[in-house]
Amino acid sequence: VTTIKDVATLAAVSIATVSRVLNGNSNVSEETRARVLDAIRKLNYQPNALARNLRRSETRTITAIFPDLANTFFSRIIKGMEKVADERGFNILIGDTNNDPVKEMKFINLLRERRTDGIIFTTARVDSRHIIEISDKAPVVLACEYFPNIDIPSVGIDNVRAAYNATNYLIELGHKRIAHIGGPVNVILSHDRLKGYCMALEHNRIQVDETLIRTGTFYFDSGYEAMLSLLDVERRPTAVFAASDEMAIGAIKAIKEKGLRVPDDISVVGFDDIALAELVDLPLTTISQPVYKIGTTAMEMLTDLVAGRCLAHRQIILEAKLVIRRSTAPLGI
Amino acid sequence: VTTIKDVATLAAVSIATVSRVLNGNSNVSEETRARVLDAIRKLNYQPNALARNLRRSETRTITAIFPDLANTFFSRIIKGMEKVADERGFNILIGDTNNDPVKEMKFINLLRERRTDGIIFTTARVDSRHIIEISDKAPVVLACEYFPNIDIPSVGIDNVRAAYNATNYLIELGHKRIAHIGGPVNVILSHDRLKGYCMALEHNRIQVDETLIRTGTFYFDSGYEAMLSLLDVERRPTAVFAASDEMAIGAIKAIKEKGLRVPDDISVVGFDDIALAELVDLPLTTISQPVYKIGTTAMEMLTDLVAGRCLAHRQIILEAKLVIRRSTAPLGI
DNA sequence: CTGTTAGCGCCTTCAC
DNA sequence: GTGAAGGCGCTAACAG
Repeated sequence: VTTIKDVATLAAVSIATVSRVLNGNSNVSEETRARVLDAIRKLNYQPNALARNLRRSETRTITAIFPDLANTFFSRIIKGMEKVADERGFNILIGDTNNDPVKEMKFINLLRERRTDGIIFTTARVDSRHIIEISDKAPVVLACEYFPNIDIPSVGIDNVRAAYNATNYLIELGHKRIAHIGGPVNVILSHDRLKGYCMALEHNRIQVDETLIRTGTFYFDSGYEAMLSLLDVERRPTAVFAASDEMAIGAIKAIKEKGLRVPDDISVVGFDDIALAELVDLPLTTISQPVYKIGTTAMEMLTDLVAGRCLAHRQIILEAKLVIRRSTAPLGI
Repeated sequence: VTTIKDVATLAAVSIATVSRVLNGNSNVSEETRARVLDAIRKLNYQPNALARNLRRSETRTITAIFPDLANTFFSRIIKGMEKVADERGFNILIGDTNNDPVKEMKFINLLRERRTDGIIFTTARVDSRHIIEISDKAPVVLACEYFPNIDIPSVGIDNVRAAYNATNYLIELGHKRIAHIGGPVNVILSHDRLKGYCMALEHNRIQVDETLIRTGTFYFDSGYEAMLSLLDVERRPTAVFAASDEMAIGAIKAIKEKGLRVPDDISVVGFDDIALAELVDLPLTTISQPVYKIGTTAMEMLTDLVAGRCLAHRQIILEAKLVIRRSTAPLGI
């Protein structure tokens, strides 16, 4: 393999000069620069990133950690990250924790090994102490997640407000018995969405009914199961707000199986606006998250941090919007 | 930051000895080993991967290149890769080319920069010369794709056979006018699936009818469009075999919109068995690819290659199977 | 404008 | 069993 030395020899200059033209640095005469460039081309030389990284003590690599890549919601965020990473000369290391906090720890260690310049967590389920701790010492950004009252840079939406809007929309349609299928209890987003749901109810003088609240996993099956149990309630709900699209779709399946119709008998609202939400037989009314933008923003923040720049805004809230499709209808039409 | 030197000092040994215990190497007396281990713990020392990589001239990083991560088919392969990579001490660098051959080239360059130890392509659309060329000089594995008559290690299914089985199943159901919505022409898989389709027809003495063949992109919309045009054919088909589940689902939507029923009027078979295939209102009959296994196998092959081992089998064909759900029915029931 | 030099942190012969 | 020393390929002072 050819090294900087070979180039230097062929161009009859010192390796320092070669390094200079390589890095577009300082002053090199046009003439020598041309000679070096020529040698580089002739030798088909490519700098060794291993050596450069050691010397500069950087990796130009960002790690993005996801709870589950099979979830299309997350895979769409990657696109945004990729774009910015590409523009700024970074590569993306992917970590899929399979919802396992222990695996999360493994990825944090990449930082200590200096295998990565920074981490974006789209999952903050790990014992938060570890993330908080590491965020003092290394560039860390939270995407879609955050820790209340703790100043770790983050980007996401206002989940309370989005859930409020979704629930409020159902109320506007005339619904009063509105159920909620929430996410896992150890996830902050779940709390926020539940909170928004309750707030909307209360603001409209509707009593929050605990028997209409279920907890799921964000996955399809859990929405299906939760809905089944919700249909067994004495006075069944006329509307359901699910904390994820997958759960909403599972709920619809359960409703149909029981011989009821959506939205005629029961309205359903999801959350996330995954691609599937639109493709499904009954297009889903849902909260659309600006996933691509979350991805680009998170990567921008993190690479800024890596470059030692200060963040203008450490907590960025992006707009989510309610997308009305066909799974919701006015009460009793 | 603490380095090997600090450990050596604290343990009162040379850095060479520390390095030896770090690598479980050769002979170190039990006593000194204990002392070194103790120092490592006390200092919370973690070897610097940057330095180690340069010295060993390896990155312990594998790059996996996908045409589109938003496609759940691919995101499920990653899971398998992750597992093996984790077991064998590798990390995964992700590349999403967005179906852009130019971006593929960019990732190939990671090899020359020594930023990665090897590449798994799940997309071989790039001007194949480049992949063939690089495969001589560096560890490369093709997953789901391959180049006919060229000896690049690969793992996938027998697409001709799978398509044959899918089509043959429709024939067994009594269908004779069977349409095919194929993938992009520049993808080898598309040819194979078309070939299997034609073979099944011919073996059953059914004339291949060019007016029943369409080309899509593997994506939902293209299946929808193709089906629309297929429904305009004079004697419309009674069954459709689509080269991807997304296209099959798009086709079903088109069929329903035209007031026809699936499977009563038209049977539909997909390909891939993505998660959605089962969740959709009308669960899809499809060819199930062993995605997880493809992921683990590809990563096993590649890491073997990186370790300098020879591959027992350079072309691995895994079994795909026809999964019969509810989008297909006997003709004229 | 260009060259010399000193490492980055680690692994690995080669002596002892 | 252990230490000394060289060097992986590159960058960044520091001279000139």
